Amino acid sequence: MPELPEVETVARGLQALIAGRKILSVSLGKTDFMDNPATIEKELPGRCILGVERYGKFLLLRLGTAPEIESTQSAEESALLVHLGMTGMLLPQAVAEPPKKHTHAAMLLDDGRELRYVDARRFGRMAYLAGEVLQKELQRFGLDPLAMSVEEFVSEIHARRARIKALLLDQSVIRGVGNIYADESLWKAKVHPAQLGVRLTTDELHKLYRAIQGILRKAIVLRGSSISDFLDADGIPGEYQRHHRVYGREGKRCVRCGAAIRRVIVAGRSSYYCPNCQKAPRGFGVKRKKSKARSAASNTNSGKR
DNA sequence: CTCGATCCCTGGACGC
DNA sequence: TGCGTCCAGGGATCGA
Repeated sequence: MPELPEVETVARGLQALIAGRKILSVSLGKTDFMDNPATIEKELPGRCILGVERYGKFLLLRLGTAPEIESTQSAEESALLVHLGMTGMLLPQAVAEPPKKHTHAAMLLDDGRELRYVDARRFGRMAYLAGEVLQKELQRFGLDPLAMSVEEFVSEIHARRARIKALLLDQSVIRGVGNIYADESLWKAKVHPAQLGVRLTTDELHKLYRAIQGILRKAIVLRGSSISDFLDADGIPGEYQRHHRVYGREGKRCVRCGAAIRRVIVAGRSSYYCPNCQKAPRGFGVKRKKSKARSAASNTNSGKR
């Protein structure tokens, strides 16, 4: 599941592998995850890939008209935005190599390779954007977690009344953090996912800030987490999943205190946390609006909840 | 503003 | 071996 470290890994790989290449032609498969497939088919051929950047969880393929330097100011800025969703992969492959199943876009490059977008679930997104439309789209997103200052982070979180987990996942607040790194960061900072952002102390937020940056940086060094089928641009899985402390570890021991890791739904997402290290806010765990009739029935197996 | 619910989609895990 | 069912989850959207 590509989040910031995975997308950063892919961006770096692609930068090394395809920057400077020219797109000769494009062929598309299923297009229901693309904003504007006809525009993609029309605009990409003949364009040069100036560079590949990460923007939040997006890959940004900067496009130019000339193979060398952007010269005329008349050429407006343009880019292909690619979101990998859950299962997306962007792989430069030899044309002779048989395409993987679920290959939905193939861009023929001027060195004889094809840049292929593969995405089984099509939870990703692809869009060709230019000029003001591109700027507007990028402005929708919040702070870059690796570039933000601690003051920016604190004021952003303190301004919101939502739960901290929801805020970390909200791309308009912070761009790039997803479910895995949110949970890992909250555990490291000893903050409960259901805690309200506005209720967190400055000290807690400083800890959380450091946790987010430390974990993301380490995950980037380890080329991200490969949970299901994430592969980077070189087709290599990441290593960070071996360092997960809470994510996917329901029922296992907290490596810090030995308590059993729990899973609850916060902000509509599975949230893994240590009930001992991460103290729940007042009122958490109070049943919302169910009658007591089902407490016996739901108490079936041991670790599950 | 914030919430939960719903939908999108397919593969993998699991039960029988 | 092969069903059926559930679940994963980022993000858009809608109603409360």
